[in-house]
Amino acid sequence: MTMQQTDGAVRTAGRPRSEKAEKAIIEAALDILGEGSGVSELSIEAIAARAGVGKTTIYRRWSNKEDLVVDALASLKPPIAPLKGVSVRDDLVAYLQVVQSESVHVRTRCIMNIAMSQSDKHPRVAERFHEIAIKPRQELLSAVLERGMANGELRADLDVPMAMAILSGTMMWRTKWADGPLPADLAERIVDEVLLGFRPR
Amino acid sequence: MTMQQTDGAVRTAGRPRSEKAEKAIIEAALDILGEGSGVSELSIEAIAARAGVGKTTIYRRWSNKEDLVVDALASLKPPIAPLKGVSVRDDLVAYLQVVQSESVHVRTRCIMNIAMSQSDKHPRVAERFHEIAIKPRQELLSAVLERGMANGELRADLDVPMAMAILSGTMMWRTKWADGPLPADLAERIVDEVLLGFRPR
Amino acid sequence: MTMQQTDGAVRTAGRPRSEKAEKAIIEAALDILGEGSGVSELSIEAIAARAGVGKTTIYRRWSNKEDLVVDALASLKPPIAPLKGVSVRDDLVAYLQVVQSESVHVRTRCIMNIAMSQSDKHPRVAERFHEIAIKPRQELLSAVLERGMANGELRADLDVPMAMAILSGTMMWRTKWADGPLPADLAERIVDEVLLGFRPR
Amino acid sequence: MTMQQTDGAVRTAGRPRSEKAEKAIIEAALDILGEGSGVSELSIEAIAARAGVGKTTIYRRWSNKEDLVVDALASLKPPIAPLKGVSVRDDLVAYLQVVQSESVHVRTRCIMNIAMSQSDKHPRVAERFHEIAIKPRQELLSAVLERGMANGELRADLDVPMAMAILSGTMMWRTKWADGPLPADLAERIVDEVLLGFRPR
DNA sequence: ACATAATCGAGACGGTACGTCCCGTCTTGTT
DNA sequence: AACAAGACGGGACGTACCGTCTCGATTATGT
Repeated sequence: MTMQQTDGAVRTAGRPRSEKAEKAIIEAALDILGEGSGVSELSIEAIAARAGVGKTTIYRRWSNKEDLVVDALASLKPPIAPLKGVSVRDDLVAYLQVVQSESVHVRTRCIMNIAMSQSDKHPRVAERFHEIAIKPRQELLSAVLERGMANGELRADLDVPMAMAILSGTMMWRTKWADGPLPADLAERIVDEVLLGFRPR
Repeated sequence: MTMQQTDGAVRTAGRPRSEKAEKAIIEAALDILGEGSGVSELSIEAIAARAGVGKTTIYRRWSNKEDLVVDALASLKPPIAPLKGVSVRDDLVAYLQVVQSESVHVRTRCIMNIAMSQSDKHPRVAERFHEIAIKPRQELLSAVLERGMANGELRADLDVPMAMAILSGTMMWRTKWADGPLPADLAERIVDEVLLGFRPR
Repeated sequence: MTMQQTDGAVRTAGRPRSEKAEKAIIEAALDILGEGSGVSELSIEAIAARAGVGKTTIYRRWSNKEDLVVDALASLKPPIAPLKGVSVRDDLVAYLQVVQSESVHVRTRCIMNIAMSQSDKHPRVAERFHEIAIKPRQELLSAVLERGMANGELRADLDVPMAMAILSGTMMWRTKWADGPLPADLAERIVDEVLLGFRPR
Repeated sequence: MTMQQTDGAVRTAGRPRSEKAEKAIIEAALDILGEGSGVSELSIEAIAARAGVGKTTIYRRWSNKEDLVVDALASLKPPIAPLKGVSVRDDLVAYLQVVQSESVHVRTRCIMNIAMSQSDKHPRVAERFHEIAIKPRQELLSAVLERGMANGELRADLDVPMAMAILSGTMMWRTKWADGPLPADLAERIVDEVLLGFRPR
């Protein structure tokens, strides 16, 4: 946890911190990030203004932007992909479709950008992002792949981390560096192409 | 072209602009970017100081940071991967090894970060980056794949853009989101895994 | 008043402006003016540096140099000539001696220069200067002259404004355009010469 | 002389300097000074632009602003007061009237301001000004006073420098620090008042 | 009920960088 | 060689935010 006050402790005297202000701050930060700013563009002054809050109220809680961004990201309920279907192929298609559709939403894209670009400069932010946005998805994906290996839909000797990188990386590459408009059935085509190498021979 | 003065033709009156200053500016900008700054951290004042140049001399040429960064990126001779070997598999491995090794160099990483993260806010920068850093490599890769399709090493019906996305995306994903240390033979393993699906059946 | 914030009344929200900073700014401005600069040479940046203050702190109070100079001049307590002696002649001599001795001090000379030279370009500065530096002295002088007219030391029909101009103008002219070194008893000589025309016949 | 090229010398090779340019520069400088600028506000760039001349052409002739201003002032034909009348009183009145009427012209006022205010910072300018603008007038005035002393209109023991300071200083003071509108017969009134002390008893 | 005390919004503080303007110097090609 | 044009390194301008620091006002707890 990055907050500075221990939560579960003795109720100290004085006016308690306003939860409302806190939420407004987080929300304002996400709003601004969602408008395309990087961590550096994200200005405390702008957050304070948008949240209708004094700058002190922010600095009292987070000593730097990183910590605030970390908490803001954490508050983003990872709207994990829904439950799975029947065949591995269909699950993979569904998964990639979710990933693709998310990449349309501004907020998601910006979070993604932050995670990718600020990993050197703000490693804690990147780490936190990985934890909340990458890991759960990877676990989901990994479960699907292992189910396939178990039931014979996929090769038993499949290199799972590699397979996940192939699927996720391909989708990211296509959506990032697309030359033209993306095909409507992009997810299906990726899965079908990739599965050619994943299926038992 | 982003420079403000037309290059060809008329030899305008007055002292001509100094090429030396121009190079110093570009070099200083790349230096600073290479130290880990994003486009936003990149300060004109710092560039001017490092280049030993007045701010005017910068603003005379580029009216904003974006344009300067675009030209700076363009000046980075993409040290395109060297010539190819004999088999498609070895060429792909060699190509991915170059990509992987580049990702270690700070300057390249930063350029990469800029390209990826600033694509929303600074679309022209991203576009220029694509042109100088992505496209030539993709053409190289595409040539290798088509050679393979022609000589029977690869399936004749291979979806080339998809295949390129698989190779490049996988490498990027692995180097970006590596859980642990990267295997020494990463490039080989990616190629071998992927080729299983690319070879004729 | 030239300050931008209303002084009286309402105790606005937020941290109040620092009187210390204000004094430091005024003092720094006077220092620099005293070193021989005109209003134009007076740089806000230099004032800020010397006062140990941010430029904002200056601009928050005065929107331009003129206003600042006006307030700086106003802060110069005109160390009005001390009380008067017995005879009109001695009072006039004492008065002119003070004027002459002041003209040696750098600060006074510079203030004087500003007042005289900038009257066209910076009329408000000149006006303010007149109010704080000229008027009180003129009132003092006028009182002495009227005392003399009342008690018979001076002609009863003396043109007082004219008499004041004669005394002050002569002193200024002599100190400004002196051909050689000023006589030690300059004030006495002026008074004695001038009084020849001022005394009753 | 402040010009950098010896005038009476050998005709050196190359294109001769343009007299037209020179006149245009002087004229432009006087124009700008006449608009109310001090020596410091007077910018070479502005002069060059107004004169339709390259900055080099100015710097080739004068190495600094002072020198240029000196020559510009020198070019002002001191339109010395016209010949004298019959009585000393009438001559003095006529003289002061000229002085007063000149003080209305912008150019004269500005020259005056420069001379008065820049004497500390630009002593050569002040000296030159004294030579061309003060001295000839003072000599005129001094001649009138001495004529009066010779023919009995004035006291034989009159302190001439003091008398001149009284006349000139009074006029300057009145025109500079006038409280209200100047009386139409200002010159006459000054002379009449002052002469009360100058005449033989 | 009332002092104590941590919080709140507001906004001033010393700074840094911005992009503009002009300085006085220095190159150009032309006259 | 002198000319106009204009680029050069530099310095100050006034603005916008930075992150820190007071302010008076508010809101809870612990007598």
